[in-house]
Amino acid sequence: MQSSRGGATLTEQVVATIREAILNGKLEPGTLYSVYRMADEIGISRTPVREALLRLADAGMVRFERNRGFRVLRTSVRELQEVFQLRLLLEVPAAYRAAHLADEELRVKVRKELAAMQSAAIGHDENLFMAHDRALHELVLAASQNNKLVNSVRDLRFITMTLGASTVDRSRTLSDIADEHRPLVDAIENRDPNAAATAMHHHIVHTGQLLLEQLIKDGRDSSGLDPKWASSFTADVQFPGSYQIPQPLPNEQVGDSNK
Amino acid sequence: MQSSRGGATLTEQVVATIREAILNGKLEPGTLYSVYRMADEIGISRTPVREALLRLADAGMVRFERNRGFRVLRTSVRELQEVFQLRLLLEVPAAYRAAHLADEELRVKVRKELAAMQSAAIGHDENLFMAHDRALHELVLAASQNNKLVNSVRDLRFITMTLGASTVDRSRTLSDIADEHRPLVDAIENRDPNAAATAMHHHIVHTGQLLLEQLIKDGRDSSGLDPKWASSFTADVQFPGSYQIPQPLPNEQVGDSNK
DNA sequence: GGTCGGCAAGTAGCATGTTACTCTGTTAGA
DNA sequence: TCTAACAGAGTAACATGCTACTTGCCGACC
Repeated sequence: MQSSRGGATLTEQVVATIREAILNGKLEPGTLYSVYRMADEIGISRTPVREALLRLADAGMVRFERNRGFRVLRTSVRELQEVFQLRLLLEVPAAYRAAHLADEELRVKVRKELAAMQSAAIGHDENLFMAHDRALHELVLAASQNNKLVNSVRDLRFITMTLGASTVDRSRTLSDIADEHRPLVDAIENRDPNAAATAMHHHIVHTGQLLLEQLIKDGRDSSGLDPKWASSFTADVQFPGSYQIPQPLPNEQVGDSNK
Repeated sequence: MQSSRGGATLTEQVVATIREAILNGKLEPGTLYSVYRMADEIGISRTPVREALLRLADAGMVRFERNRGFRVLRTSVRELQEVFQLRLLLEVPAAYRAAHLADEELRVKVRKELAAMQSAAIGHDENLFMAHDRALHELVLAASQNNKLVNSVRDLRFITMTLGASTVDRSRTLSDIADEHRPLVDAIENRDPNAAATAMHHHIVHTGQLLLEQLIKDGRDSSGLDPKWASSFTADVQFPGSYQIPQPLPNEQVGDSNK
């Protein structure tokens, strides 16, 4: 079963294939796989498979074990916390800048993606929903005019999605998640950078908090988890002339997960 | 001339070898090289060389051209601007957190690195100086307790260093640069997060501004350069409850480079 | 029963072979 | 002189061969 993307190199196609396999659980974390067998299954030689896996290893998705095979890495609570901390540091300013620079084209596109998300939510098409969710976030990132930022966050969001697949989040319906993006889209429509940054902040903190709680409930080791992960990189107390974050709203539940 | 690191795989050694070759200018941007010849020169087979280059290609350091060879990429003004924007987004909060969490061990180490930088500056040993500069920044990043952040910034700093080698910066002596780190070290000593964040911010903005100006003076295409790159991801006007940056000091020259 | 040894299978890492392509220079044809 | 076909060298991408290592199994010995 060979992915039929014609344009790029075989290696790149394999990267995409393996990413998908990880996302939908066909490759499970912890199990030992081998380049030999994987190349056989795909029906190509070992080289492009190995090169694809090396790239994923570089991104922290898999690990090679000499003379034994490779494993898909199980994302730890600690790692996920780091991912969301980084996403806060990168995506919130990106949202700010996107709203600041927003032209009519961006506003139209963003509106369309949100609408597509909502209709996918109604149709309960999770894959389609995820695709539009991803597209919306990429639009905002791209609008920040910083390509390196876009690429960095892409990897981080992939890790998030990997866990979203395994830990089914039953606390939110797809419609809930779509609604959660509305303040962000509204802020971009209104070209209100502060509102966009705040909306993105709330969105990431909320998503991260739910995922972390879910992971811990599933019995994942939570040592090294900082209940204040979302604010630990910025001031708890506001101070003039330096980095600040939106203070958590009173009703925003944070860190009451590990009783 | 083979690097004699025994522990890791050949590929990893080659990555380090090529990185150094790029840093010290043995591999120059723009020139077309080939995996064949490079493998011959190092005295090993093509595979580990190719794998090493693929990793560097992933990090944006080189680019393969099918059936033609590979080039070391010339960092554009635009890219460098993006790098410094990202470094601001990541390293400033990291400095904040490092100062917040600083224990006696960190304070001692940081002090020692600064002293080593200064003595290397007096001895005009540029390589040694760079090594300690790098070590100091890594200490601060590591103290932020976020490994993914450390790794992200490592790549960004490497790009910066690549340009430091080609565009000789005569506006600052090594001692000047060392002195520029003193406020940061002091802030960590005093466990003053705000001061640490501010010091790191000034340091990165200053370094970035000088490098960008140097590049433009050297005739590099400056289209797409935003004179306000350092603040464009955050509010120009302070607002409560959202992201803010230290406002530029009155004497901080910003954006007067392209007349 | 329990321990040791060695044998076979399986692997990553590295080396080498193959293919289809790009580019350069040269020569045949106008 | 100019153009175009063509041959040859050189290459990345992909396929395959080789080696040293790890592991599990099985049978011999205590």
